[in-house]
Amino acid sequence: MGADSAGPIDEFGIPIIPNPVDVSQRKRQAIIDAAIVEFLREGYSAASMDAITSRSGVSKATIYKHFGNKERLFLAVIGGILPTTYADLEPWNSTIVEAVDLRSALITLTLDWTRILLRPDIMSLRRLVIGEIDRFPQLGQLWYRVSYDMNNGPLIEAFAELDRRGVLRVPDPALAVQQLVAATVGVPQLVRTFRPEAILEDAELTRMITSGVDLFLAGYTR
Amino acid sequence: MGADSAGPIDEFGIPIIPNPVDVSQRKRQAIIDAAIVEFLREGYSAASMDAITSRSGVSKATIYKHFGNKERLFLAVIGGILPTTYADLEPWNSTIVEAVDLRSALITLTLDWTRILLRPDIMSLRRLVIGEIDRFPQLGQLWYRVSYDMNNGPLIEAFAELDRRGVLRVPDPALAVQQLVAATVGVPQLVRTFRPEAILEDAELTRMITSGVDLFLAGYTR
DNA sequence: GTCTATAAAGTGATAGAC
DNA sequence: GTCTATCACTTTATAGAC
Repeated sequence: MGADSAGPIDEFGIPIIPNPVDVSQRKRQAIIDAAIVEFLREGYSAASMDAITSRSGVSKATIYKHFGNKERLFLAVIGGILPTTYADLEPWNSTIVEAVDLRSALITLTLDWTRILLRPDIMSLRRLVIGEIDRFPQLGQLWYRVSYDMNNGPLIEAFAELDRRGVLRVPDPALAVQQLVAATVGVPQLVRTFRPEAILEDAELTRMITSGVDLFLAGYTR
Repeated sequence: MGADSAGPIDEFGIPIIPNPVDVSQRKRQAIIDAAIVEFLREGYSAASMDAITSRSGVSKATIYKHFGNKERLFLAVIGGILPTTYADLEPWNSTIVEAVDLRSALITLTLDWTRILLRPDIMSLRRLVIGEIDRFPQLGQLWYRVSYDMNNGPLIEAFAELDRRGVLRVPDPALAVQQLVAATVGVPQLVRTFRPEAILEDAELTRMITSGVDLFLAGYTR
């Protein structure tokens, strides 16, 4: 048997030698994908490098070459997934200031946030991060920064502008945003945090969010 | 050496034979105390029965005689500590209906709740429970029932009564209580959940809670 | 970079004596 | 009920060949 009898060949029978960088990157991604599944399912400690190994399809030594140890793998995986997750929430903020119907705009915004944040995969990720914060404080810092800089931040600016324009009376925009989020997203999120299987019909969710926005506007409308 | 040369003796030199039930109960408590420390520090999976054994001072076999296995020990320990923790929150609810100054009463109530729930040991317990909910759904159910029946429940009744008396206009008292808790306790609790070491001065905390109560009253005062 | 094989330590749980 | 000693297994991590 010739040396070219193994591995893929092209249409002329010439062996295709994969670009090592691509292969390495692909394996790295396979490791990350497998690690996410295992960490979310088992938690940090109970997730085994063996299970991640067999799920990813690469060898254990390769995982250690790429990530060093289990802690670093965990931080890389969770740290990488967080910004991606929260990026879905961002685009809506800018519409608040110019909205002709502020109430509708706030309801739409917070309802969209809620629908994303209540997704079972995001709730599981959130529970995982919270449960590991005493061991990995960096993740708490990161989550806080990501969620606040990417979401609360722009909204704070919007409320400050609405205050300047005389639409609302918001002496402390940062606190106001925290209260708005708490009174809307926070209500069903708290329920689902402790009861993942709790049934929340869409009409019920809409009622919760609408009521929260109305409460907010009752307090902050000039 | 006589048989009575070992063990404690009373003032007449007569050996004190400990009541086996007392000894057994005391060991059981020692196990629970040690398990709480280890579970809170390490999480469920990373906490080892060896560590609980050496911390408790009893043998491993005794732990297994008492609790069967690690899961049952965990559930017994956390399930036992939860109602105790929340019992501190209960007594204040009844004062709301009869309060001459409702605003002050609500501020006092929610500020007291907040001070208790932000305690580092309770925050750690909360993170532990949240992190294990996917594996131990019973704990989520229990936490929810304990916190809602013992705290929100009486407050719901109080708001329903205040609605009947014409003091407030509360069409959905259950939702109103969730919003009040979210807009007060929930705000600093969310910060501390992800940033355990975050500095929250007392003045800042009071301002947050006061603002949340004012927001609530702006929305629900008749 | 990637693999197989294995080391070294720790895991939950139990048998058997008292 | 309680102990000591131990089992059977899994864990993270690495050595050495390619």
